[in-house]
Amino acid sequence: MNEERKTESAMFTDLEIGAIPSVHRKQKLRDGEVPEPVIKRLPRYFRYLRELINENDRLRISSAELAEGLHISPSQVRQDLSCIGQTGQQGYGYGVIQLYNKISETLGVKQRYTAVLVGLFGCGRALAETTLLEQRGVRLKAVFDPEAKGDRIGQYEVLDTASLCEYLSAEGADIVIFSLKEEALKDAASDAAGKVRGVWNISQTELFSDQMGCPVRNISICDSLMLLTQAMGGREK
Amino acid sequence: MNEERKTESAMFTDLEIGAIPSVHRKQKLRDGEVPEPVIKRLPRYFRYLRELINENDRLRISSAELAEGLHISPSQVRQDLSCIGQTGQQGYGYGVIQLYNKISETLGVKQRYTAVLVGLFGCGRALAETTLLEQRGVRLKAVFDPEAKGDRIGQYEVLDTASLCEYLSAEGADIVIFSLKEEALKDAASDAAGKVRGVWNISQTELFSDQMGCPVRNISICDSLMLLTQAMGGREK
DNA sequence: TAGATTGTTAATCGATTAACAATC
DNA sequence: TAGATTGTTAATCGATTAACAATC
Repeated sequence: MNEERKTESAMFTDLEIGAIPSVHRKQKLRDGEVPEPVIKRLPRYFRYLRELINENDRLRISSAELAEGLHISPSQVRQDLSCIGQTGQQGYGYGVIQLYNKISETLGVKQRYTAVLVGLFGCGRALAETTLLEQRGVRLKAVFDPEAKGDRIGQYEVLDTASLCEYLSAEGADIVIFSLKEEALKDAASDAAGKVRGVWNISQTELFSDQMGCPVRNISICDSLMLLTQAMGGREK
Repeated sequence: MNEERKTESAMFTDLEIGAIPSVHRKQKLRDGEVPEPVIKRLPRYFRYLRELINENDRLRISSAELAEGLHISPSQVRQDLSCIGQTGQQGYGYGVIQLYNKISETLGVKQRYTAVLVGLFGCGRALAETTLLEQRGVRLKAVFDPEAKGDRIGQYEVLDTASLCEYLSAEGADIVIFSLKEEALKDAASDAAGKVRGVWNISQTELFSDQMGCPVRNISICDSLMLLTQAMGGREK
C-alpha cells in the first residue's frame, strides 16, 4: 500500500512510466478533468438551481442547503463544486446565479447545436412535437423515420431514413438523435458515423463512441422503470 | 441546522455496536442485498440478452462476450452475476435463457402492475400513446392532466388532476407516473403520497421516497442530453 | 484428458465522508 | 468581533480489477 496517488498539481509532466496494465483499468484523470460521478450529478444541480431562480430571488445558497435539496452530503457538494472550479465564499456560501452559470457552462448548455432526429419510436416523436430540444439549445433541422416517410410532424416533413447519409454529408449537423427500433438502428448508426460531433441515442439498443467516432450518450427511459419495479421488490400489499 | 435525518430503517435492528457515525454514511448492505451499481447495470444486461434471444438462438454466452457487448470488464460481469445469484458453469459460460430469466426476475419485469399517468408534458404523452408501458408489464388505468382535461388520448379520456387523490383512494394503482411541469408536480405528488407502491417520475423536478413513502425513481431525459453536450466539450470542428 | 471458463479472494483504485483550519 | 461556511486534506469505505484455483 505504497500510495503514489499524485495530486493534480503534483506533476503534469508525468511521463507515465509504468504502462497501462490493462484495457479495463480506467484511464487516470488528466489534469483538470472532472470525474464522471461528479459530471453525472451536474444536471441535478442545474435543475435545482434553475427552479430556485425561477421561484425566489435568492442571492446565495450554502452547501448544506444544496445538499438537502439534492439529497446528498454537504461535503459532496463542496467537493463537486470545487472540482468544476466554482468557488464560494467562507461564511457566506455560493452565489446562486454565478453557480448556475458555471454549471450551465460546464454542461455546454449555453451553446447552440443543430441536430437531426432519426426515428419517431418511443419518445422520439415527443422530441419533434415539443420544445424540449429548443430548451437545451438544440435546433432540430430535419426528421427521419423508416415508416413515417412523407408524414408531417409539426413543422417537419418526415424524410426517408435511407437519405440520412446523403443529408448529413450535404447539410451536416452537430448532433444526431436516434430513436429507432433495434432492427433499424445499426444501419442508421453506420450511416451517421463520422459525420456528426455527438450522438444522443434514446433507442433501446446501445451505441458506443468507438463505433461512432464521437461522444455518445445512451438513455433508455424504461431502464428507470425497471429499476423502480426492482425497488418495489415483488411481494407486499 | 442540527441534521437529524434518520434513514427510514435507521434502527430496526440497531445492534450494530459502533453506531452510525453520520446520516450521510451509506447504510451497510444487508446480507443478500445487491449493491446499487450492480442493480443499475442490470437493465443493460436485460436489453442485451433480449436482443441476443431475438436474433440468434444462442444457448450460451461467456462473461468475456457479455463484457464485450456491454463495454465492461469480464471480471465485472462475473461479479455482477454472482451478486444476483446467477451461476454459470466452468468451461461453458452462462445459459442465455436462464440468465435472462434471472435478470428479469430480479428487476421485477415478470410481474404485472397497474399505473396511472399524471401529466402529458414532455414524454408523458408518449407513454399513453405507445406500448412502452405494456412492454414492461405496466397496465395504464387512467390518465390525468391539468390542461388537457376532457381530451381523448388513445383509449383514455383525460381526467382532471384535481381528481387524482380521490381516484387513487377509490380505485388504487400500484404505480403513479408523473410527467408534469414543475408548478403542478408538488401538489400532485402530495395527493398521491402514501397511496401507491411506487413512483416513477419523468418530470424535470425530483421527488424523493421520504416524501412519497415508497420507492421513487426520477428520470429526466434531458439530463442525458446535457451530458452529451458536456462531453462534446465546446470547441472543435 | 486438455481446454475453457467460472467463482471468488485479495489487491487496487477511486469516490465519499469527516474534520478542521482558513477566512469572509 | 463572533458566527458561518468554505476549501481541502486525510480517513474511510466501497467498487472494480486481477489473478488463479476449481471444475465442467
